[in-house]
Amino acid sequence: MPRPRSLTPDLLAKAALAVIEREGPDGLSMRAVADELGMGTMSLYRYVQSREQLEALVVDHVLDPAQGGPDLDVGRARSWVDKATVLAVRAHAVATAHPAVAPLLLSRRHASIHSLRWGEALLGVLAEAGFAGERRAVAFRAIVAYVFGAVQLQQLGPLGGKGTAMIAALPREDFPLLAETARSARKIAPDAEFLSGLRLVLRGIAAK
Amino acid sequence: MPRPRSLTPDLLAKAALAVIEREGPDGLSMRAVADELGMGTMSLYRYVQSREQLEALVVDHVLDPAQGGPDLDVGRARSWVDKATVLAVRAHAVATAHPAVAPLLLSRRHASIHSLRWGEALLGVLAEAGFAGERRAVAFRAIVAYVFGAVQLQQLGPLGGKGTAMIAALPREDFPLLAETARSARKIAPDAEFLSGLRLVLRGIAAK
DNA sequence: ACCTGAACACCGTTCAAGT
DNA sequence: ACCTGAACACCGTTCAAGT
Repeated sequence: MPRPRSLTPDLLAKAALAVIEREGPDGLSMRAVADELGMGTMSLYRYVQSREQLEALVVDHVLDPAQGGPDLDVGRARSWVDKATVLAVRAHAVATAHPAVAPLLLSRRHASIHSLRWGEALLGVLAEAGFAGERRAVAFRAIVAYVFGAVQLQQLGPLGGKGTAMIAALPREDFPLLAETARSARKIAPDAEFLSGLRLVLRGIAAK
Repeated sequence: MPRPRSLTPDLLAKAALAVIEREGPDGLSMRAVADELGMGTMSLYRYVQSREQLEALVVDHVLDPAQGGPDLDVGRARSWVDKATVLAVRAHAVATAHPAVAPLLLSRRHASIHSLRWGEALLGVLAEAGFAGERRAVAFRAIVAYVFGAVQLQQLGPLGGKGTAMIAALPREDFPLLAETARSARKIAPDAEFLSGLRLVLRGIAAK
């Protein structure tokens, strides 16, 4: 009789997520996840072929609409700009909600089925709006680049992280504008800033 | 008599760069760089406090205008849009020229003085164009997010990397638009795509 | 069938020692 | 002053063995 598997991909992802949220992004290791589950390290390899695959599991879990990931239904939005905004904001919200997972999100989102579904949904919005061929491809990639560039910026950015101390310590006379911008940016909430930037990008795409 | 130091930061950066270009981004290690230089591993710690600092040295070297990094002089461009385009394209070109260094560029650019100078230059262009306060901060960050998001996308993107196989293997009926876009995107050169997207972003910022 | 400890080939970094 | 080997506390992963 085969013994039943004691783990599901979902349980594995949850354990890895717990490690990341407790120890930070660098705290993730096969050994740490195994400890979290009370198993030997090598037992994980029953469920996952490599650390890379475990990371993909985490990303997939976080992006799962059934687990708090971005819902792809934009039914209520009227214009295509509103619909695209909803999708972009939801993707951004996921990264903001799990800052410690963001690095993984940036490096492994392409391996997640939910990320692909999100992309397909965004392309659907653009297609419905009449974009096709190369124009649609460029618009799509511009939005995606902005969304994930913004997530990345937020990781270092004036508010969250490592950039702050650096910029605050700038010799004011060498970088007057950067210093002033850092002060300006500190007054605006990251979500509002993301939305404002997104509006600019979408406006550029909408403009004839 | 103090023995003369046998290394400069520049030589160190060059050795690390050589390792990265030869072995790929993951091949970088203190031991590998020491080998490259024919020294003991620990000798590197005479010049650098940590691996992180060595990575910063590499980024700084790659972004140094005197070493092929992005020139900040936009004298010939006429409109602010043209000037911003020149700066953005040059930053993108550096990442494209050293694809193996791009991950480092993305994660450590904030620690580089040349990156700060580039930012200050871009802010100067926006300031000259009449942008101020919050509006300037948002425009600035939108451009930066797009530029580095695009670099990141190019790392995985339909052309370069790991994304390709994945997208090519997509079940066509589940992701018709993604599949079609991948085909569309394959026909357009990455540099042209970057430029087209950048134009959209800048157009959105310029629009009243 | 499922789980595991020992072992291998790596890391970055501390420390005490060599010249 | 400059350089270094040994050692420590980690990694991911292979393999042969336990139940």
